[in-house]
Amino acid sequence: MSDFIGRYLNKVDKKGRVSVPAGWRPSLISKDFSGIIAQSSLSEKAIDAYPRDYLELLQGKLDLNDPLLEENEYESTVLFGGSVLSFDSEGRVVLSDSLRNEINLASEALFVGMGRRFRIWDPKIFNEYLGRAKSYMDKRRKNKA
Amino acid sequence: MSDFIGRYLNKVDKKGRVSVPAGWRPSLISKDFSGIIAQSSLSEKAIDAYPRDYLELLQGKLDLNDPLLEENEYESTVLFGGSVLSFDSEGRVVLSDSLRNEINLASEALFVGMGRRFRIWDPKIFNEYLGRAKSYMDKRRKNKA
DNA sequence: TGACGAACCATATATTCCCATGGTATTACT
DNA sequence: AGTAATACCATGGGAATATATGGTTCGTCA
Repeated sequence: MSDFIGRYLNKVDKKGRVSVPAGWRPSLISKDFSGIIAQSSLSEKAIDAYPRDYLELLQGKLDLNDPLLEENEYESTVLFGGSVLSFDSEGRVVLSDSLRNEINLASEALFVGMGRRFRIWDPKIFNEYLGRAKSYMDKRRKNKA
Repeated sequence: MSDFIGRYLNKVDKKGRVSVPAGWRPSLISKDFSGIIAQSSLSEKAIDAYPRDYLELLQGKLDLNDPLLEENEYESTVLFGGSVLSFDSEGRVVLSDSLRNEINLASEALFVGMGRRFRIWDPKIFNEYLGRAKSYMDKRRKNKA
């Protein structure tokens, strides 16, 4: 169920390679592909990442719809038009220049679990996000009580 | 299941040749044909492309409809009247002048996966489309949650 | 015979594999 | 408990391989 839990900080080498947290790898291996599907997040300066299997699930839903409908086009483009990052033999992936630029990634990549998916951040940017998230949660707590 | 995932930017040479992403080629090879079926998209300034096998699937759907309906006539013409682009020995296809003109393709061709099919864009035009797609997805995300 | 397209060949670039290293955590042993 | 041995993981660099790309030649058809 919740495959991706925790937070891991790994280095990006000059080739753009990063180790994917070893504990997560088993969830990222499917029959014909080992690696992650990634794209820059819609809402944050981060990379959204998920297993290939997650896409198969979506494909099943999309197949029920008319392939010519415009909404389905948008969906398929955004979901399937990301980047395919396959593992090397050590369990690393390469983050292309463009991906790194989009999220301002410097020398370190922070992997943050989100249950079924995870995100990759530059540590600094994540801290800012975390600040916002905390104050949001705090407000929410006070309003409820 | 989902054969076409990812995004690949390749060059178009003066003869109009482009490499089809190597990882996609196996899905484009069927018993009696190796290559892609292509046509300019109905809705966007892009080339719609799919494997020969995908046509069989559509044929199935159309067969359920009344062949004499005007609507179905249109669909058949559009879907089956596309161009047939076969691979050369290096896995490239030739995009004819007319195809390229229809979608304003300059020197680079962007292949964008959509699951069962894919599209070929001029990078610049795709970015505009992606903007629209993302804002659509964002709206959708907010409504559902 | 000239234009066009298809096959062929050559090379540069990018990607992936393979091996080596250091560190850290875990386990075993006394 | 303290120390040694071991396994796992992250990281780096170079070599091998695959892929993309550009050019040339050959054949075919108008």
